[in-house]
Amino acid sequence: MTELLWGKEPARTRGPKPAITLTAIAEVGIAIADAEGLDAVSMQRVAGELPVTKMALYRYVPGKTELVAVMSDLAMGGPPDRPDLPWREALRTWAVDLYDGFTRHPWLLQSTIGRRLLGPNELAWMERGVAALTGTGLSGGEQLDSILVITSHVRNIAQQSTTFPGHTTGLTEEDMQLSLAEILSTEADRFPHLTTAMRTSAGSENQGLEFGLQRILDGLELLISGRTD
Amino acid sequence: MTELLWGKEPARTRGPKPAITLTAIAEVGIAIADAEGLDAVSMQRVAGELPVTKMALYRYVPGKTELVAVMSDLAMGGPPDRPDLPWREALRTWAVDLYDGFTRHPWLLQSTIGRRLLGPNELAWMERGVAALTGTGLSGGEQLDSILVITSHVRNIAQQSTTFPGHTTGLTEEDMQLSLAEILSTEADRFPHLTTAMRTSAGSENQGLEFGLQRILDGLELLISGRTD
DNA sequence: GAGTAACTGTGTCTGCCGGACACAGTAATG
DNA sequence: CATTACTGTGTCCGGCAGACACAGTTACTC
Repeated sequence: MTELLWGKEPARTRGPKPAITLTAIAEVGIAIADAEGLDAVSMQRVAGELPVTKMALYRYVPGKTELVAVMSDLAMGGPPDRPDLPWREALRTWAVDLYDGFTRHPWLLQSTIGRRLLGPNELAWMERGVAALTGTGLSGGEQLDSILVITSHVRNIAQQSTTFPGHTTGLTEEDMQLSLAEILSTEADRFPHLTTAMRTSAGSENQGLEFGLQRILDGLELLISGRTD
Repeated sequence: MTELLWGKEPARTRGPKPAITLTAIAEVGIAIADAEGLDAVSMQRVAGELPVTKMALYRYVPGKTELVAVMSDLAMGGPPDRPDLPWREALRTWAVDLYDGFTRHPWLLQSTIGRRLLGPNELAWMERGVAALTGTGLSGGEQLDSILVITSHVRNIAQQSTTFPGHTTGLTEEDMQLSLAEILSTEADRFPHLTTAMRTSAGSENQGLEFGLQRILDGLELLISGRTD
């Protein structure tokens, strides 16, 4: 598995040439996931778009889990190169880059949760994240925790702002808002603070990413400036 | 669907008495999910632990999606009562309570993502969250964004710290750490900052919740104190 | 060159899953 | 008593991941 993700080929010897490649498989999977959601990716479906049957895929990949892992690391790609910046700006652009990645492939939000083996690209993202924080006086653990907080935030915003192809219950953002509004109107007394908060926030939306990001960066700045004193 | 979650019964008239109840179904589902993970919850399995066949469940619930929604809101429960506290302490205990909820039913992390209809308990949690922030001078939108950031953080920490029954690839935390350590040892030059960060963070773990929480609260405090001036 | 070993792709089969649908039984209403 | 509305059941479908035996292909070894 680690070998799959890190691209160690087992050095072919005899036997027929493979008809396809792992990367080709992963790319097909990515295309399907992009277009129709992660749930549309089945071994059948992937094989159907390759000159090969379903079972042949198992020659390249131990199981679906591993396929999705390979797809994920490939789709994620590495973090884009950015000029050196002070830690705060560096971390902010890092977060925005990450957000862009998730909006490009929304299914990554599903496929990269929980305990899993990390691929080279995912590690490269982490590398750039902690790199931004070296020299701030934060300990290694604090650096890791910091980028973790930011990652959580970015993921969550991406989740709620991007519209998923397939998979979801077919609810539009409108449906949700509508149902929520209806509930809050009939049960306003049970949720007074929520009701007024919702009402006064009606128009302004979509700056959730920046809001949370600035709060977190502010918090980090406080810690860092206290640390370097 | 909204009716299901909000417990509006359709006022029975004729026909046989139902053999079971929606809540009973949900409770069975919760028990299974707690013990073996959300993926172990199938209509078959749930019906198997009730005096009823699989198809009978569809008399109580339109489909599996809705069953999981009902299970989720029920398992989540309402937020515990807490004494009134200044906003920062109130928000912190709110976050910790939320964290406890997620560790009690880890599968909630899976079942409560993305666009979905909100149940009474989920709204009650939000209510308590924004309630903590009223009177801080934050706008409604800011209040909502604030509790969203905290929720993301809590969820993410819960995700990585709790061990899931079933479902996941069967990786233990050790497996991950081990594989990571191995990779970083062979490819240390590709991830220099990450490597040193990992090395220096070796022993100390598990305060990820508090770390991020304090940073976020610090950030909010900065905003709030600037706002009330 | 012949034989063999290692490899690739295929077809078939099993056991799950969610759900559609027709049907029989049951309880309240007229 | 007949009708009507409801509940639970059995059967069936398509789709899924994957196990496994098998046939074809290629390179190495004698």
